[in-house]
Amino acid sequence: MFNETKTHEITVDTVILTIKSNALQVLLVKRDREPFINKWAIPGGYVRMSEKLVSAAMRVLKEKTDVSNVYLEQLYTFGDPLRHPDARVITCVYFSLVRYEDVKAVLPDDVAWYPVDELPPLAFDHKEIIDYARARTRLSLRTCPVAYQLLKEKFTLTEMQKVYEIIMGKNLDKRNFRKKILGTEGLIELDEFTKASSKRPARLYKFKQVYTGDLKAFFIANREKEGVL
Amino acid sequence: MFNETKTHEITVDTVILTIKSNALQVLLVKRDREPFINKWAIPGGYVRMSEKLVSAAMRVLKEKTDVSNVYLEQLYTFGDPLRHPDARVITCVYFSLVRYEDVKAVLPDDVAWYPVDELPPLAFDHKEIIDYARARTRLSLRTCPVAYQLLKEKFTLTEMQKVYEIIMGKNLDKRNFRKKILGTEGLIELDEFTKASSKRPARLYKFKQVYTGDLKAFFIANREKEGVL
DNA sequence: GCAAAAGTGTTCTGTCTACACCCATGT
DNA sequence: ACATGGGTGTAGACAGAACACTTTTGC
Repeated sequence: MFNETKTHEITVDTVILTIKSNALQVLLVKRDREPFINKWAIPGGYVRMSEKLVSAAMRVLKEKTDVSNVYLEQLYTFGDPLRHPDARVITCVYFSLVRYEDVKAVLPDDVAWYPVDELPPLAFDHKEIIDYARARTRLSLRTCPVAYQLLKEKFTLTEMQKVYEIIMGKNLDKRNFRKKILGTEGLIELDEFTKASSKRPARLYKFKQVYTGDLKAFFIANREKEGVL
Repeated sequence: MFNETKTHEITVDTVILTIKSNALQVLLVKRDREPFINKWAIPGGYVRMSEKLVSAAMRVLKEKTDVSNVYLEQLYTFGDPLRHPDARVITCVYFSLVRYEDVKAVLPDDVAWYPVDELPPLAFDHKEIIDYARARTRLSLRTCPVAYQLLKEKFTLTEMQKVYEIIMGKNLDKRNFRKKILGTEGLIELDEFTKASSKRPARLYKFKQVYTGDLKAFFIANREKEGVL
């Protein structure tokens, strides 16, 4: 991988974010070859000839980390001629939010979660890419409850608020949060409660649709209907 | 161009939009070779080895249409294996809004503006790409007065409103529009007026900053400061 | 004086913000 | 009965939507 060539090479990379230990964390793999051997990097690899970009991203992610069934969204294409020291590698980056529980608990030694605020030294321009993904995530949250990608099927409003707070990096008012979220289309109030752990049980909720990209598309479409002015 | 090859090829394409004759129009070039010979296409071409993607887009645009000095923004990367009939061509698309007056009035025979609602048959997936650019333009207008890219240095509020109406595809209320726009940071009221043409002269305005991508970045940054909830 | 576009304000409604107390449970 | 997190409402500020008439000019 990444040898000198006389043509452009095209790769896909993936930024996989989750919430773990009350922090936004990103999935990294340790590189086993030059350049940047032993540095951490976001999972990525080459695109095959008859493969869609997003399929390549899925495949690469599965190969490297055994993570599958995630909804990947195109983030940006990074193509600076100097981003790779030895070759001209243009990378199309996809990103996703995943439930921590959906990823195999035991990861290979060369795969690990890192809090986005405590990243190890990264290969290439991967730091910049992760920052870009964070900004995009905050932006998405504004127009659509992408938190659904991070929550279990059934969740409490407090859990959901926590997700928002972690992504936005600030605390939110409980009453305002609940008012706003309950006013949102797509949330179903269940008649189930958490089994209390020495305190009042909390009501559980779930999202109307399955947790795929479709829900996001749905909210974006709804937003589209509103106009400017 | 576009022969069979055994590797991926990477191109850049550009969607250049303007307002002309009260319609949103897109700059197209007629293809002079297969595939899709004689069909219209958005300007595009190959990326050189040591060229940034955005520089390649600028260069290609200048070569094909003699349009230069535009602010290009990355739109999306299209990489479906079937989008090109003969080869695997992945294209990174940039887009821009330009003032019609800034483009040479006389274009070569194989370059022309077409209203986005009356497109001729297009090569490849270029119809889809243009539709995507339109959606993005509407979205941008919501958060930042991108109209500045389409207006002359000095303009009347009615002209500006017209631009909004054309992009949004619907009529706006004059009083509400003015209230909102005048409340926006960045607009300067001048002491100049249009020379009347048998009606009341209109006051001219201009934008505070130069008309580059910087203004857009400025507005996006401002938006960023506000939170969700 | 009339045609044509410029310009201007108010009311209503819904949404965002700030803010403090009672409730249900396990121990 | 108390500690813990769950749950609730209101008032003020602000932004968007609807809506009609007066002003300035050239002819």
